[in-house]
Amino acid sequence: MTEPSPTGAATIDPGALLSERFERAIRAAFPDLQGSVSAMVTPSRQSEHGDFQSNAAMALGKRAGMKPRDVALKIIEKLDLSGIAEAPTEASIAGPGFINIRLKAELLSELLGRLDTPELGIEPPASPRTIVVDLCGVNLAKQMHVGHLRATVIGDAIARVFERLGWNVVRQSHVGDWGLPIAMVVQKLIELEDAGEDLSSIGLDDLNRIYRAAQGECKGETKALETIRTFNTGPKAEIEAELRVESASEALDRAKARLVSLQSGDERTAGVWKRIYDVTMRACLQTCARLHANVTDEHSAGESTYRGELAALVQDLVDRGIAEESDGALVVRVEGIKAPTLIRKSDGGFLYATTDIAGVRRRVQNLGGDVLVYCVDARQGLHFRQVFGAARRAGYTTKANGTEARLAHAAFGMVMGEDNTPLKTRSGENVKLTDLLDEAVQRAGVTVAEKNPDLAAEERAKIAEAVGIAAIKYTDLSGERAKDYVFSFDRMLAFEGNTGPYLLYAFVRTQGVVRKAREGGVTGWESSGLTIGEAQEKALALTLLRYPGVVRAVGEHLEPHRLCAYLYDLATAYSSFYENCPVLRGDDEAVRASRLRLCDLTGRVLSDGLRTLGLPVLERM
RNA sequence: GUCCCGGUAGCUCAGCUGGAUAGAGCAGCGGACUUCUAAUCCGCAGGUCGAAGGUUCGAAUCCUUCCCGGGAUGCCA
Repeated sequence: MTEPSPTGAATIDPGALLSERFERAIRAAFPDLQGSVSAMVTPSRQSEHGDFQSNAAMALGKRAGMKPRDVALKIIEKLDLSGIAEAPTEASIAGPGFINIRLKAELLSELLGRLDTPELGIEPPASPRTIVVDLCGVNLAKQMHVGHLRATVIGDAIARVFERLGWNVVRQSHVGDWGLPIAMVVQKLIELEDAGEDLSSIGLDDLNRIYRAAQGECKGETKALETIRTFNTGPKAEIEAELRVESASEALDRAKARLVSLQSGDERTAGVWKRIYDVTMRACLQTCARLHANVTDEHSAGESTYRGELAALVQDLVDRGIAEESDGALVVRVEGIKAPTLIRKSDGGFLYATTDIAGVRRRVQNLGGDVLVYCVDARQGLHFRQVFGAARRAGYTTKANGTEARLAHAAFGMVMGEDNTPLKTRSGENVKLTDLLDEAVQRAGVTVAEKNPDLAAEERAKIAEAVGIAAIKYTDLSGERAKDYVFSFDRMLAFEGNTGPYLLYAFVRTQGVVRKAREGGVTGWESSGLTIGEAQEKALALTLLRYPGVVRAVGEHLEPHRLCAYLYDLATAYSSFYENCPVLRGDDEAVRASRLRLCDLTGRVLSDGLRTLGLPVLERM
């Protein structure tokens, strides 16, 4: 596919080509310079200055003991840009010593041709490494709610980016399927069954209700009782409150007993637990599928799957002197963190840090993770610093081959309501994810009907579904990960600006042109030459060439919003091109063929990028 | 108290390893549709980048201190 080229390079990144030439020129101009030299080549912000610029002269000025402009002059004397750009002159030097570069149209054509492959410039590595991505993390007997949205959407996007980069990707959904809260629900269900209820038709909504009821029952109202005593509200209130506390402690005792039978594998208990598990997971995985998130049964790694290894793990830490006793509990101290990491309670029970440390060990040593990413709420920041530190102290972050795994908490901010407080329903409950999706799809449907009234109902529904899901996901992905954002249907479903629908529309427009060309019998353009003439064509070409670098950067920084920003740039560059550069309406056959290729290539990059983020793509809308 | 994360235009947000006059969208104003889908494009207006010091040829970006907002802080997960 790659033909021998005048530049003799395999890259498609003009910046890399320029860097190479600049570094060579700097070495030649300053042969006595010690240490490394950096070409400091970046794309120009303002196109009036050029396409690229080198800022090396300013940095070198001091080291060479010269004025930066003189340094720049010496560099361009030695600078050979043949085949890449117009020869630099004194006029290329601007300001304190910027060297401005304008690329040759032929170079852009050549590089675009090299981008125009099925891989779109992203070559798989010779020996792929393994990344384990923690995502989703639902809890038994609970619906997916906004809290799971980001963990699922961002986690899946990060996983997809690494798949795209050719890594081995292992998704792990750390399902909250163990411990006292679950035992409470099991206990309640068993009580209901004993009372003659039929549990076979129970759904997740029922479980959710029972979960809340069980929580309420076991919670007790010790706080209320204290208040009553403090304010001396009266003996009657006090007695009632005492009774409630008492019954709560009885309910709690029953739940604790149930936890014991759950842990010891009692048959009936295990059966009820399994039913809760199946009902929850069926519903949640359905929601994941609707979200276009690749989270399935095989990715579920519940807390329960660690239950057999925690005692031995803790013993291992004790034996090696890593864990120490403190007030009856066991802790691991991590350098740089004041708060010790609690791994066993004074009553002998394990904590979530214990399970997570076991998780690190499994992910590194059994699953072979070179990189572990945890896509979890930012509030867990301290927890993960502790877990990572403890696991590292214990040597659990070292692979069998001796390499050290990289551990990262890809923390994300909260989803806020219009009132700038965490998003809740009017009654103060978590918003169910399915309700959120339903409303987005319903609203999208209204707009689709408005914009494109001729569509058949079935197709309209399909489009509305994709647009609604894309709107929600794109909003979640497009902001900086660590920041909170305000959830607004109106803003995310707007069809202008940096939104999912705008990107889908841009792709649809690329497909419209190509389809129309095929229908009109225009052929042969796929292998025609690419000519970059108009400013909009050049801007589009430069944007297209950035794609592989952007995907790599997203992987390095674990920041999907960079890809969003890029795709938005690409969509606007294409829209501008689309308005200003007629494709099928033009009469020059070569220009038409070249522009068709640009449309097609843009469409493929857009579609590849959208899929890499986990967004649905439409042919029409 | 300690630690973590934020603070950029009226609103919602970008700003890559420090680089030229800090960029988008919305809202406001003014233009462009017998369409390659106007779900779009072009233009105008709008900012002491929370504050003050410091480093640097050059700071929204790095360092220090402070202010404001959010969060986390040993036996829940």
